[in-house]
Amino acid sequence: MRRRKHVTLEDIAEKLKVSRVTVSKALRGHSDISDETKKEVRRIAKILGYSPNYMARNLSSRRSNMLGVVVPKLAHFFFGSMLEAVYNTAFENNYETILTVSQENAERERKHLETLISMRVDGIIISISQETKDTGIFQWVKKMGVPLVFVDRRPEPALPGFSTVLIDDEAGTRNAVEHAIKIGYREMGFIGGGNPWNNIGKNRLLGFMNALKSHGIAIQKEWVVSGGFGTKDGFEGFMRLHTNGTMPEFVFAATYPVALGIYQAVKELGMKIPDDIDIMCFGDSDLSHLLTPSLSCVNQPTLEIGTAAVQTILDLIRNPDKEKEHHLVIPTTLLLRDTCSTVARARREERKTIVTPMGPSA
Amino acid sequence: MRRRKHVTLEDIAEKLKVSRVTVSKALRGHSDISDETKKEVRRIAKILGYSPNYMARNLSSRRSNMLGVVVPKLAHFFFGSMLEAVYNTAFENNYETILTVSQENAERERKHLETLISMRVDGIIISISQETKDTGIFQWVKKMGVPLVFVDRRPEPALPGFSTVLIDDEAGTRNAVEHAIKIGYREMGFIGGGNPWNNIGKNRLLGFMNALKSHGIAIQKEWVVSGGFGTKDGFEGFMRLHTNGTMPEFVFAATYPVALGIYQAVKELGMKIPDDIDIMCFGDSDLSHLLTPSLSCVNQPTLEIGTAAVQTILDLIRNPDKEKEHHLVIPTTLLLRDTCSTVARARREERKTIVTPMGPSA
DNA sequence: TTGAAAGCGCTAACAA
DNA sequence: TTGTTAGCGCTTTCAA
Repeated sequence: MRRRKHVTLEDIAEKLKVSRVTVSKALRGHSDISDETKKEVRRIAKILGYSPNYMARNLSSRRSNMLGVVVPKLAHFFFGSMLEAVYNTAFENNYETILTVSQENAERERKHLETLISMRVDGIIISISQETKDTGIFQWVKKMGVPLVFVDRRPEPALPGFSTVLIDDEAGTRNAVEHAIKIGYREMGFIGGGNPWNNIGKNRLLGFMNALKSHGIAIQKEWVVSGGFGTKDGFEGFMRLHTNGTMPEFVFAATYPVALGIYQAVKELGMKIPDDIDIMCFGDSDLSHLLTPSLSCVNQPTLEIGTAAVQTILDLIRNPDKEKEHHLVIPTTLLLRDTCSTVARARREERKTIVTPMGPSA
Repeated sequence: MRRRKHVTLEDIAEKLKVSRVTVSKALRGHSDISDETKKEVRRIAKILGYSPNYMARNLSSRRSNMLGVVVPKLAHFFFGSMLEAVYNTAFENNYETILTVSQENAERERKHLETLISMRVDGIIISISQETKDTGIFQWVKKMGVPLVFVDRRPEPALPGFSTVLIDDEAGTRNAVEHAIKIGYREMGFIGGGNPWNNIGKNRLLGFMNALKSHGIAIQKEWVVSGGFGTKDGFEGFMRLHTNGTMPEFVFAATYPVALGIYQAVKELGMKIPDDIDIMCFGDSDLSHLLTPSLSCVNQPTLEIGTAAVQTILDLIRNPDKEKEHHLVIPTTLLLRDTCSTVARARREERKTIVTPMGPSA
């Protein structure tokens, strides 16, 4: 057995009594070479079981046809779904995707970026971790001459010189909360997010506050629980809210996992959605509609985001001269299901008149 | 700005008036070099912003420290979760993970394998697509001298010469179905899977049939609906079952997505789980317990599988001489929740005596 | 402890 | 249309 001894261009060239260069060009379909030679070269390559060595090709051509991607989490609907679009779009454009996962850890994120640069990826798409504050690493990437696009999450405030593909977090949240106000809720809470050093943490909270402000509703500080973006954060956030004493009628969850955590907490506390607490969140999932009650949310078009991110980075790679920034803001839509519906609200009102002054969860 | 002009070993060497080799060794912590020189080299490297070129390193050293991974789907809990373990374990062992996604498409899977070989990954971990039948590509990978491990899904029958990390599909399914029998169900259906060219399709159905056989229950062919492993397959499978006429009391779903599709179909048909139809499935998810009713299932330890897969491939990479096959079979556990509980069964029985002969869905 | 020579497999620029 | 020359940036002998 021929172990770690791969067929090379040389082997094919020898067999055909031509030069390596001819073989190289023929294999890549270069117009220099006659169709006849191409055919012959391909035939022999196939027979010999030739597999081009991308490491050598990339080293020599000084480009890799690889896209580096950094995401905070993998086992989340939003990222899984977005990544599927990234992979597909990259594949269609003959790019390989190198995916790395920071696990919401800034240090790990930094290491991954260094690795991607060492792999000489042609461009980087990143959604930063929830704890990333230091932006020096991104400046370093820029200095290395590798274009980088922030998708969904970027540092706050915005880094000049970097392109972004973002979601309209403020408007999406505002619309959702205004809907809740419209159907009659006045005691409003917010869980997850709220960290000022990244856009989604800041802007989703901002949207929440703007909605309240424009309707003359006071913001109750004890009903705004800042924190991470995970299921655990949602669970703990709701528990904290509950321990605090008074509860709002409605909470907005900064992310879908946060909402899941809240569902869990509510279940554990023996409470009921939407009777005891109503809820909406930012981000959909393939099974929000199977939850009971089915979860209304701000829908982020995951496929569109992933596709746009790849298109943006490809444009940056192909036109390296223009120092132009691309800024795409993708609008969201409100997805209304069982939670936060007029029915839910009505039932709640009705119930309010029946229960004792001890409150529903007593 | 220094564009596409990276700092090289040469640059560091020049500055320090030593040779490239010394720098190379120093940077890698080779014992040849004095601590003093090492320190100096590292200092200058940092100042200059040196980033090692992995393409060059890999080409020269003839190993890449990269693991290739092929999975059928990304936005599924099982794969997302397993991959998180793969990434983590690889990372801890200083390996980079190159992930590709076949989208359950055999042709795409083949292309990805060719790409991974061209990238000269040191080893490959693969979970084959639901339509993969031709195993020639795996033999080719073997011939190229790259070790390959099948994880979760492999071709059926087993390919000699390849290592596997599998789940005990037959026993897992059998135990689950036997539980359903124990609590009183006799009219049993099966949806999804059943394709004889891959292990999970074959063995989950086998487990189902074995459970029925050992309890003297006849298999109703019209209640066994073969098909793919996706949500859509579950939905359509259940619809087909429903159109056929008579319905079983219980169905086993070959995968978690299939079960989701069934939940959806049941909802759309205005039926109730577990009153009209009870259900269990193979595979858990982070929100099975939040469904209503919460879904009982055969739990696959995703983290363990991902970790074991990486450990297996690393062993194969590090000990290339032994032609030994590794075969790991990971046991499952039964996760009992609301569906398929004695309570559910009792309620159903009770209901049966009330409803008219037209049946519950009439 | 250091370095010189050779080469990994390929491509780009330029000649022929 | 084909081939020659000269690297890409690094590591691996093996000699000093």
